[in-house]
Amino acid sequence: MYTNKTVSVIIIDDHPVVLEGFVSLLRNVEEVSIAGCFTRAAEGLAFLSQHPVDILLLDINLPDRNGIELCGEVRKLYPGTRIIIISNHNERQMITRLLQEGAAGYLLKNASAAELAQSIRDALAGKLVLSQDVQVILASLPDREPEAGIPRLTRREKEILKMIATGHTTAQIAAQLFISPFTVETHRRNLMQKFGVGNAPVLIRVATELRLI
Amino acid sequence: MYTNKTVSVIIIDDHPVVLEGFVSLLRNVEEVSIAGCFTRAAEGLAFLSQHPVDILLLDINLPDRNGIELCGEVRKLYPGTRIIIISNHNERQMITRLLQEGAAGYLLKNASAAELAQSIRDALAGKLVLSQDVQVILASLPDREPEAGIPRLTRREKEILKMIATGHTTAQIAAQLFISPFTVETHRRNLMQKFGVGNAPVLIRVATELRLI
DNA sequence: AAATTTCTACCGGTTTTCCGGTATTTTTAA
DNA sequence: TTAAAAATACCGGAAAACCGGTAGAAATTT
Repeated sequence: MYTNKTVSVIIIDDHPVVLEGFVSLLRNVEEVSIAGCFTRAAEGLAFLSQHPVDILLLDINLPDRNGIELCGEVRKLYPGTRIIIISNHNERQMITRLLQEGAAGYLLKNASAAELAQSIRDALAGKLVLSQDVQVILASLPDREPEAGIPRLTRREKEILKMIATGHTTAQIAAQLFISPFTVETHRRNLMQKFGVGNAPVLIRVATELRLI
Repeated sequence: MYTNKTVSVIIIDDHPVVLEGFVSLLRNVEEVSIAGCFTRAAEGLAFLSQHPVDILLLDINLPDRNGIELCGEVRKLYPGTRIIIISNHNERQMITRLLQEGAAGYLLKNASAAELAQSIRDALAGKLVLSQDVQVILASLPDREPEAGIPRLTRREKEILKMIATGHTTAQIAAQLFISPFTVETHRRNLMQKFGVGNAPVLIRVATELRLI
């Protein structure tokens, strides 16, 4: 399949210097031709609608779109495009989430240059691509009950989570949302339970680290 | 040597792909010779102790050291080295803090390749280097009273901050540090005051966002 | 040596959170 | 149209946090 033909790759990452880095890295991989580099999801999508590409290197943190959603969307719109995630997030939850979303690989930005280059080559061969660190993470906890994943929060929970993070007390939240303080407390407890933490400060730290706030 | 005008540069950034990007970018700047690339603060410091360099491109988020402290330390140890910060943090506080710490420039990673290259050239000329976005940020709020900056925390405060962030209660912290709960509470209050926040969840969010935890 | 900062410690009182429950209504998905 | 999920609400009691103080000892800096 990939024998005779060069493989087209586009990269979406909001850091130009990272784009530059990948372009430089991929110069050493002859089969690859870089069809485009984009710092915004919208630009990348626009390009995709015009030109089919074989591989999409996708950063999760984009200025204009959530990388998780974007991954699923691209997957649906262009099933022929293999998506490889380039991310800083080394949380197991994030990785599995993206893979569920249809990503063909997950690389950490702190992977070595050699490793990244090799990963791209592996991707060309159709392999599932995971950088070393990622493999270690996935291998570590066999997905027991500890942290099942990034908790799925309801609309209300997200709302209340943000208000906690900005310093509102239960009473204040209740007043602002026109609901009973008891209700807020219930949500608060559910939040802590979902995150598997014991008090609000940890809840907020974890949520902040997961960029859920 | 060949020419006295060659300027030696080293780069410390925990993302190899970013290093690669800078190397690639700086290939176009003839006066520059890259003396080394490091993904850890310790490696960079080791190199510096052996070879004087003219410019240090320094990422704030390092695996083994806090970039802010590192900046100050390098500044003190090697006054001849100009330090240019390469960061993702676009908070005014962070920028001013680093500049106070002796940085000769502050660039955002999302700056364009052209802008980065030009910035390096400016740095060679001895200018204070700030990327476009950074200039806008600094120009925006003339440093009113709102948030003076990133609070300077004492050793004890950092320690307690981390323990709060990991779910320890005042009593637990006191027991672990062999000090009185009253003392812990005092530190806790001082922390909140320094950050200008009213409760622990916000404290932890802000500290997390500023990567102080 | 003097000044400043940091760390330490205490008190009383108020507010808020946390935990153990239970339980109905509304919305959403199968 | 049923399940299931989400949102709502309540209670009491214990634990923890927050506030406004004050203040001495120890370390650091000047």
